[in-house]
Amino acid sequence: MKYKHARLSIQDTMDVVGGKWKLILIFVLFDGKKKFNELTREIGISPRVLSKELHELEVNGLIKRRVCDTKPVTVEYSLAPYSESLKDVIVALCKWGEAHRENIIAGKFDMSPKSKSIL
Amino acid sequence: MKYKHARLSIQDTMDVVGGKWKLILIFVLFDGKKKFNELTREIGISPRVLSKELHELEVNGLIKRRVCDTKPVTVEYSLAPYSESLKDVIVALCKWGEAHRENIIAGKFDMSPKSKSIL
DNA sequence: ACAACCTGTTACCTAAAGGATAGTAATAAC
DNA sequence: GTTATTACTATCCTTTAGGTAACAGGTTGT
Repeated sequence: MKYKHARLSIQDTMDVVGGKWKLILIFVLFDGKKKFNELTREIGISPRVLSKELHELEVNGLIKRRVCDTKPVTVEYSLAPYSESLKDVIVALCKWGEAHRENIIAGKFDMSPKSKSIL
Repeated sequence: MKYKHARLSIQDTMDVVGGKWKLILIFVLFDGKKKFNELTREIGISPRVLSKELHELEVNGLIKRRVCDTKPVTVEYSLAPYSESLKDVIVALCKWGEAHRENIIAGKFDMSPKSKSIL
């Protein structure tokens, strides 16, 4: 079992950025800092889940949380420098999803997979 | 919302290869074809789940299933050519997980994330 | 006083993912 | 006839992810 180490690396990555929202959040934050409510509205995530995801991303050093003393208080979430390291991952996933979608449209499958990005 | 399309691509990819096992299976199959029981033993997955994951991967054109007429019957699972397209994704995830692990070991985090690949 | 707005939290619930265990069907070996 | 091997299915169960809804705490505006 010589490649066990690589397998664990994949699993580690999935532990940190897996799930429905984490990569999406990071991707959206590449566009610039956002407030809590902007995020809920922009990606359609419930506040409960958003709060949890943001906290986990913060623990893993991927985003920064800054409380602004506006009235009422707002909180800015932005990418920590460490998120730069995820660019390759995000680009790879993004490219593949796009290519996959085109393959589906072109009818290159015997069976019938589904794609969210086909309207 | 100019980048919505890219977001959907990411979600599509996660739909196809997300979850606990799919990428691991593909990664392991890069090593060559394997039989059902070899896979259960090698990665420690229950037969029920393995069967489901393999079928889903097959539907998405990522692996091939070949029944050999040995006695007793054996079934060979191997990568379909389409899996080649996932190499970038796997490499990116693998690299990041490894780098992340090193960052944790080096103590570059305020809080304390965990890593499977640290013994 | 009252509503409106922001960032959350809390409690509750459902659905899906995944795991444990046993069993089936075919064949062959002992 | 019993046991073993292979590739599964079937059944049951636990855990986790994620969603809904309500509300708290603070502040500003009416």
